[in-house]
Amino acid sequence: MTTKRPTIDDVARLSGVARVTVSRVLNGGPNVRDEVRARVMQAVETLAYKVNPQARSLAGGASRLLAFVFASDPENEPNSYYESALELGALRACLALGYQVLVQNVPQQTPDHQKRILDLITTQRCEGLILSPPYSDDVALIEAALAQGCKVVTVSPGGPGRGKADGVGVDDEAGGYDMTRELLRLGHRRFGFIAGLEGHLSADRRLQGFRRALAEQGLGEGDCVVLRGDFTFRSGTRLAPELLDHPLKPTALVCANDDMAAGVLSAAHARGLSIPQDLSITGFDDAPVAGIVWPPLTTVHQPVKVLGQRAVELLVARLTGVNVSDAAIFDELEHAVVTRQTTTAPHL
Amino acid sequence: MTTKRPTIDDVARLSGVARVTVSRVLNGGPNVRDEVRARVMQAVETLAYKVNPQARSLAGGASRLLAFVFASDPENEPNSYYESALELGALRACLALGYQVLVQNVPQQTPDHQKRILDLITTQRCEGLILSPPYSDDVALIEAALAQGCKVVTVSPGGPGRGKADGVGVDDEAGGYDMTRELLRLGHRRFGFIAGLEGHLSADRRLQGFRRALAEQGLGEGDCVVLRGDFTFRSGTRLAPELLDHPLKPTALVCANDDMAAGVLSAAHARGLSIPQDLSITGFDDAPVAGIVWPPLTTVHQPVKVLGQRAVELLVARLTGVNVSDAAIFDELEHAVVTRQTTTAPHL
DNA sequence: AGTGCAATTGGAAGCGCTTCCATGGAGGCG
DNA sequence: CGCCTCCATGGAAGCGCTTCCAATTGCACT
Repeated sequence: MTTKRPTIDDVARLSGVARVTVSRVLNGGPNVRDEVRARVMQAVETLAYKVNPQARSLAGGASRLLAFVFASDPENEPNSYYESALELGALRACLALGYQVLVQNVPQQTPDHQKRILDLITTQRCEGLILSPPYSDDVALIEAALAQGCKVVTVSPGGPGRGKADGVGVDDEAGGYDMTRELLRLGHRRFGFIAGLEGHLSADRRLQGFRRALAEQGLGEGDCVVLRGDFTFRSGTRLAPELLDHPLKPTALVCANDDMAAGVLSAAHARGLSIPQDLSITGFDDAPVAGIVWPPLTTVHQPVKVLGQRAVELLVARLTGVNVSDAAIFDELEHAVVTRQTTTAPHL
Repeated sequence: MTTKRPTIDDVARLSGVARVTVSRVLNGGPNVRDEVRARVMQAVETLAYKVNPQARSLAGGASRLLAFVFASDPENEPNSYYESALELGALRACLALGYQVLVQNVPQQTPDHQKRILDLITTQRCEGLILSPPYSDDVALIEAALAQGCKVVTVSPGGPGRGKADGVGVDDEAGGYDMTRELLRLGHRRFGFIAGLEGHLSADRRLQGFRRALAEQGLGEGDCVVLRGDFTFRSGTRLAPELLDHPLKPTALVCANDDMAAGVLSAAHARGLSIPQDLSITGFDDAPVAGIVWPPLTTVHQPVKVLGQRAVELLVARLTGVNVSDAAIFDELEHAVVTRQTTTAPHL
């Protein structure tokens, strides 16, 4: 049996003040005597009173609801670490800040994906929107949301997305560069690169970093073969043969994320190659899979959970007016090359 | 600039009816003429009106909010397929049914975890609670939630949880049995088993099935060595040596989930074993990792996403009074042994 | 003593929706 | 033809909270 829950009026009655005063205390408002504040808190305590968030939203005109949109097709990759970790980070920050987040998966193939996302905002009354790649570079979407009065934060915007809205991410270009530098240092001169999906601009920046590192050594298009995957393990296994059989005979395969690198690794095993003796392989993200495959994968670490957390923090800062600067701010977090056991000097 | 959103009164005015009538149309209420219904829907359309869920909750006394509680420590395993997939399934069902779900991670180590979960319900006004293992067997928690008037559905309850509340799951005992039968058929007679965490009763049922299959062949405690892990990849690698160096010399290692099996596989590689020639390994769940490791893992498939989805459906059925039977119902879904490449006949 | 202002409190009016109850007309039946 | 019931609709009263504005008090300053 649910016994009726105490309301703000119960608290007001018990503490002998008016309802507004309780409201003020609850919301940390100014101009309340300490003695009164304590009395109210006491009443809240004894009644085990909790504000009704629905009523608060209705009256206050603020839903305290955020939406986090992902693009992956959940049918294929329910386990993508990248997205789970972003979500987890966001969830935590929300808990701490008293917000709620609606997680939505809108595959980019969906014909009306932009409408779907905007509808989500209106239907659920979301005040803020967090966009993960590739939506983080969908300028039209960002502007449409902004036009509705919904604040926006992008995660790993690749270029166009920046400046339109606040964002978080790592320096993907530098990550690709650093990883490639390491391979060059080991002596590799012929490379394969598995890029991510078209339109994922931040992932493409990893490729740009890769090319920059090559160029610094006087290497160019003729010294590498670049293919495009879709970030899944399966696309790694699918693309591996083409890379391995290429006349260039690459000695190192650089992948735009860990899942594809794991796929390449698996394909390499399948054709009897010894890793890393016969082939060096690198990933990006430092997802758990990097430690699970054999041998453990050399990769570029990025703090994905923190990315999700910071995204929420930036959004809430905008919503609460803590951050009122006109300029979009971009919060760039640290990345780091993590050397494990899929990289070594090429044998001659 | 956010232009003021249309309210139910705007719709009422435009369609020339009273507010209540619009409400009735929106909620599929009876006793509305088709002509009026059409007129209202037309107005809804032209105004692009969406109900305000906060107001609806406040007035209707129903929040349409569910809570999905997980126990894993997110610090370690942000990627656990099992939980991500449950969540995804739940999210989808909610979208379809017009509910919202709050996903919460409450590590079991948390001293006051029961209070935390119950607080979540009261604070957020959740009407329904979905409990994943091991909370699905926490009878005290289930009863406390029920006592608050919150409906409960358990995912993979192991025993005590059943009957207290509705539940979904597969027949874990049969899954363990089937997998073991397959190994026995291949000729294995000496086994290792890596069980899951204490208190995860549904995972323990896999062990019981394993034992039953052994017993059927006249094998017993002397023919197997059983260790307990914590479902993580790392615990698989940690426990593997003890199993492999055991005087019994097991030829097959059965694991209570895929991550631990992947860990065992990795440890086996590390000591130079050929899989499956030198050792057969099996998992449970059929998570993506089962297809990612090399060689791909033989395991027991369970439809995790569907589990999450069914859980929400059961919960909503209770909440909306579709299901009013006193008896708790348990929805048992199909499992299946998936033979990949980590199992073969033992060599002599 | 008079004026002004800040601090503290409360009254009242909704936020947008649903629920309860009343109303009026259409049909059923003896 | 009167009485009862059923259907379709509307009026009014809140759900529990916040926001706006008014009221009261105390106190510094002239």
